[in-house]
Amino acid sequence: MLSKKQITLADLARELGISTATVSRALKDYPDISAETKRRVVELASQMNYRPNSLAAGLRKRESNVIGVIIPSIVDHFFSSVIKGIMEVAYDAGYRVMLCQSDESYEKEVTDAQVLFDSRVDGLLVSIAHGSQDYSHFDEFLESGVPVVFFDKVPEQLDKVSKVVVNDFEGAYEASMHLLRQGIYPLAHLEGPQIASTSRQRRQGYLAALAQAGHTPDESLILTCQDMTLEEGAMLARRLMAARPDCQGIFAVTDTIALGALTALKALGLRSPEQVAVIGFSDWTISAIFEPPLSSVAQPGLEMGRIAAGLLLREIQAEKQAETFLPETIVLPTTLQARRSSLRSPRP
Amino acid sequence: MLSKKQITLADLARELGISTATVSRALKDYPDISAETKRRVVELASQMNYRPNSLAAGLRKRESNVIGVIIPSIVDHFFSSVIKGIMEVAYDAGYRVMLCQSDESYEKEVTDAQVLFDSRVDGLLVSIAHGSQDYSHFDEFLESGVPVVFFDKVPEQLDKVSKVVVNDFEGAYEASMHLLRQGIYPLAHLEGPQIASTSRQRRQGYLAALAQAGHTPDESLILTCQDMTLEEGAMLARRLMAARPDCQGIFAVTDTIALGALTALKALGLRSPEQVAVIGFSDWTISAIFEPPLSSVAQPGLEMGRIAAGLLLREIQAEKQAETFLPETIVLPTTLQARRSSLRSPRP
DNA sequence: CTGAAAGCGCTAACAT
DNA sequence: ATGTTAGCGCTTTCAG
Repeated sequence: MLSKKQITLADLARELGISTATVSRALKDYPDISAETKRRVVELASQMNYRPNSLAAGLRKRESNVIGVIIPSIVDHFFSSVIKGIMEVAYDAGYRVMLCQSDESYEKEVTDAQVLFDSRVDGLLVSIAHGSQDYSHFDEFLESGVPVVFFDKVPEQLDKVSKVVVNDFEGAYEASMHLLRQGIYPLAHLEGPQIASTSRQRRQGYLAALAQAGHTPDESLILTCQDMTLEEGAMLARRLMAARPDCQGIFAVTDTIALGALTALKALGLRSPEQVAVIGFSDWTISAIFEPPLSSVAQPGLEMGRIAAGLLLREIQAEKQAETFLPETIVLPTTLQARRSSLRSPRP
Repeated sequence: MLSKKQITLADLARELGISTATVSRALKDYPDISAETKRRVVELASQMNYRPNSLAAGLRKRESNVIGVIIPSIVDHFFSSVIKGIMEVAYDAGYRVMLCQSDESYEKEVTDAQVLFDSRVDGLLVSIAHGSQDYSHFDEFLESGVPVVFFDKVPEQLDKVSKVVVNDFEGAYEASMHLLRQGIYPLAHLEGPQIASTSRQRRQGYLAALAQAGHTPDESLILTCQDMTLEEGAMLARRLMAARPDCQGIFAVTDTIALGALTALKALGLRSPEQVAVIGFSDWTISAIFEPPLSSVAQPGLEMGRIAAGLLLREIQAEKQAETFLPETIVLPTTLQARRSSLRSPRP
């Protein structure tokens, strides 16, 4: 092993003929330590290239300064934005981030939670997997006072934890209304797997808009996605138009599905928005330059990450000061980006 | 603090009236421990919900079972694929992943390296930031025997470390040749910041293809991107066509730039590929359904992540067994996805 | 097959 | 202002 032994506090202490405690304090900029010793310590430390061992500090202080993140998927514009937001806030506050990808699998989510618990993370940020119905794998965190904040895909039943979500219902309602108001009907919905809270809320929003417009829901206008790929979007659009050639509009659960659908419509010789208007959810950068530019419900991913991380850090602080912290649910607004794919007439 | 005290080995030991050493061994499935004790320990552990403290184990064993990853950007299809690949391999091998985002900033990269070193990661995976010229912030890893593997954007000067890259030169050469062979000339290049190894290689590939086709490079055909956004791609395409209305083709450093350029060309009333053929680099899923479908050089992100992580884990093992490990450079092939945006005639 | 003891590197009482 | 002591929870000799 080439590994040079790491420099420790003891090494510095020996070299300077003082105690490790003093060295530790000098390095931490403690109040009552002489300016002179502080100087000598800091100087030697940088000269010997001393680097503190966070594992040791963590063990001793019973805190790791690490937060865990469990996310269904990382190759996804929205989720990666959230992660970016989380990391910005966490690093600024001196916390590191340990990332796990559940891949939409309940089992993986359970072992991820375990692994992160074993790593003694100071807090946990989770967006749950499609398949997760049971949340007992987060119990040990809550029982041992490790704050957990859920974001985006959250367990709606749990009410003793904080959550950060976007207003999926409202966004879906607005999107559907936007189409219905233009007289676009029959209006279909390509929905996501209904186990996900987000997909469920979006479906509800769609149904509420229909009701508001005086239409009764029609199951032949609601098709369900499984893997949420472009291909699936295209496939469902083809199936939809075969079954319901009279369909005039589609509200898709994500931009991926919407873009896949648009492509299929184009291939079928159907023009959007003239024959079938389409709107998605998430607002990828790319959607705006598609042909036709895709309308979409924008959700603030970066902000969600920042807010969720901020909330978690506050809860960690509260826990440290033995303060109580009431779980809160923060609902972020979505914004409708109406572009050509959903606009039959010049903008109302 | 609500935090229930965590169960420790000592708790189990006391409960069973045996020593912590035995408990530790039983849990780790050591050879010489009686089946009976093993059973009792395992049973009590699961009953009391014992969870090992990896911090403590790490401190003692002088290994954290964590690998650090520093990446310029996470909201990026290619990079997030790489991360996914890394995580798959790491978690399967029992390693956790601590992620840092340098945001293309040298300073952030330096502090990230420091933070990860302090966390005593067992190995480091890095794709360097645009601005990084100096690599001494990785010295402490190498000096203390912590393996470092660079991927994608690598320090070309360093030769004592392993690297995993795609064949940027070859990919760019193929892409350019593909256009030149169709008689597409003048051929422009929207290049990336030349500090990045990838951007440099792509430029070289473009230049080599020009030379091969008997053309002399022309600086008015090479425009440089800074922030690599859609808008920048569009802006540069406009500037290019204003300066060189005779330009017949564009090889863009990434799909973002290519798509931005395509959009601008469309707005200028220029048809692709008929008037200006375009090809990108990275092959996003979305590129294939763009109008026109964008040709691109596909690079295997997921595989790069898997390979880089695998290599790093092997080096970590080697280091543990005090074996020597020769740094290697793995070059992954790219594949040209020729679609309509670059095909003037039916496929040659 | 099991236990005792030492110690990984750091910090926090408690002294002085 | 600094030192002494005592762990944090775990693994690993070394004994038996």
